[in-house]
Amino acid sequence: MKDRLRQQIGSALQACFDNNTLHSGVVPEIQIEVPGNPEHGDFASNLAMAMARAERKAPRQIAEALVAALGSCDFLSNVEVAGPGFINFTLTPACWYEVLDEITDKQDQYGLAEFGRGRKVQVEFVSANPTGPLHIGHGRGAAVGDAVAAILQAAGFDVQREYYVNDAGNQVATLGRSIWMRLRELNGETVQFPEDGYQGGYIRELAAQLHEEEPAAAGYAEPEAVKRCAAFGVSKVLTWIADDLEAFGIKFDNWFSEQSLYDRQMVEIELAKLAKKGLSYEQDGALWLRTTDYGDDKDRVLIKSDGSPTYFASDVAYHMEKFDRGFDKVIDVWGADHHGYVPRMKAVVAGLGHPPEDLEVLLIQMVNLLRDGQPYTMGKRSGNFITLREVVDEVGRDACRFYFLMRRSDSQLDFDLELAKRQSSDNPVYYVQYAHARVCSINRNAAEQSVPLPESQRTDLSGLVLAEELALAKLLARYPDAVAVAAQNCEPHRIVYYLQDLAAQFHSYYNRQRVLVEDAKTTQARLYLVNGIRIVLANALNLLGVDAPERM
RNA sequence: GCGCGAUUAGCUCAGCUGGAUAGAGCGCUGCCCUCCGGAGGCAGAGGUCGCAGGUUCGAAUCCUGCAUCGCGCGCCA
Repeated sequence: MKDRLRQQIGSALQACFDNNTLHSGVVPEIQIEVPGNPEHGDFASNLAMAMARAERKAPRQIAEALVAALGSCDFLSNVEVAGPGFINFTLTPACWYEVLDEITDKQDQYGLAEFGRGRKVQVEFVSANPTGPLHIGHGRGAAVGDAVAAILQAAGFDVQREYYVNDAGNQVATLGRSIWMRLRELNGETVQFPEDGYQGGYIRELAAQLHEEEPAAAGYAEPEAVKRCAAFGVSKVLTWIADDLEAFGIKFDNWFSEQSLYDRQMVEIELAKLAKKGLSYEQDGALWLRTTDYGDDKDRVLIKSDGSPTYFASDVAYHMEKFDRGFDKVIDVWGADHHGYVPRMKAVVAGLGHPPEDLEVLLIQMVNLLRDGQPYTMGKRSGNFITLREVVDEVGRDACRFYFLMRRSDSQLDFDLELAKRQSSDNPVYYVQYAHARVCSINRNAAEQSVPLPESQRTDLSGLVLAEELALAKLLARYPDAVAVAAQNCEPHRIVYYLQDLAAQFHSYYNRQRVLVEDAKTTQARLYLVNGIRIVLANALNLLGVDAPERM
């Protein structure tokens, strides 16, 4: 619709140049926006104001000339110059009826875009260390990562979801030591629990399981015992994590092991490439990466003077390999407390010769859990944090995912558990899902009354004359834009806002007008409209990983 | 100290990348159930967009400075 209008304006502009009403010959980008105020029409363009300088003419004068050149046009019902020089366009109702046909024809394909076609993107998210259960913060990262992936898919990208498993390095050894200590306690020993050990109650669970499955384990000598405990712990914890994520509706295409990088000598190989490019150097017995060449405030150590690699080294190798795997764009979802690491990773990407935008890092801010407005912090399992599982079990998957996506991911989020469970309009999830269920309910009623559901292209929509009906159709027409903007910015919350807007307008309409009325033509047209709403609600909810229930 | 991010209604937050009279939800006030699901709806009050400059036809949005808050600044992971 917008494109049609843009073309029309473009040719009007050309006509003005041709007949010399305008002289500059400068063709600016034609911007078309949807005005906030409906009195300003369906679309507005600031073209005349943007051209004022080059033309050395008053914007309104330019606008008048453009409007004159536009002539009459079958899909425009009104064109006027307004305000400082805006051109406002009002489309005929038939244009909006077409949108309903499009939705009905495309069904779950409505809203998909093409601009990502042919591009491979990887979204890496959660990637929590396999040393304990997922907590609520990981949950937000999971919901955001999965939604971003879904939105990018909807925009045409070829998307892979990946989990990076930090199964090498110190924290795994710490897990092993922690389990071993608890294991020895089970055998009646009194032990000094390490200061940096993991305190959570789940360590005792792991020890007890190991004790049962492998009673001999407690008798192993120190290095083997810790190694055995660590391996056992990692594999069990990864199972928990996978189960929790599955219960949350998230499936990864790939689980990528950090250890596998070392096993395949990839860290050495990739670091050698950097050295060859002159991006690293030795100093004080350590190997450094020149990240300052690309905007970092300090060079970073890759290999410590004792010969062991830093965590950064494997991260560098990992990201180098991501690009080797052919991704055009790589997205990392991190906790916001890691924001200081963004410049150095971007530096790596830049050093490899990619534009820094090829790596996008989404920072996820903290979640403040509340219960009836009061801070809620007690975790049953871990002692000091709330697990994702606890929250999903309490409020349900849908509410949990929806809440995690309600705010921009880089701003903090208040999550009230009681509100999330409430079955009323205070609760945005229910409010939106209920709108969908309501349309389904109308359909059921229609079926009971033997009213047929309207068919695509064959429905006479001239019964849709109310301003609120056209407004709803216009909102439906804007859904593909909402998806595109959400994809361009990796911002799932835009979909949430869209949904709330659509649900609100639908509820308002429903409350004022009956769909199933005496007049068959009106009934058919209204059924067509509300089913368009149903389809878009379902499509949008699907992007967020939230169900669109037929009954509640 | 340096860097990053924030600052919009009483509270929690949007604001389509510079447009017209700055929006939503919650809370507050007052209404609406002979109605396809009231698990809903309508109306109202509420603002110096942190402060001060600048850029231009036009700024919550871009630039500079300041204030307040948060976070990050290991040969840790």
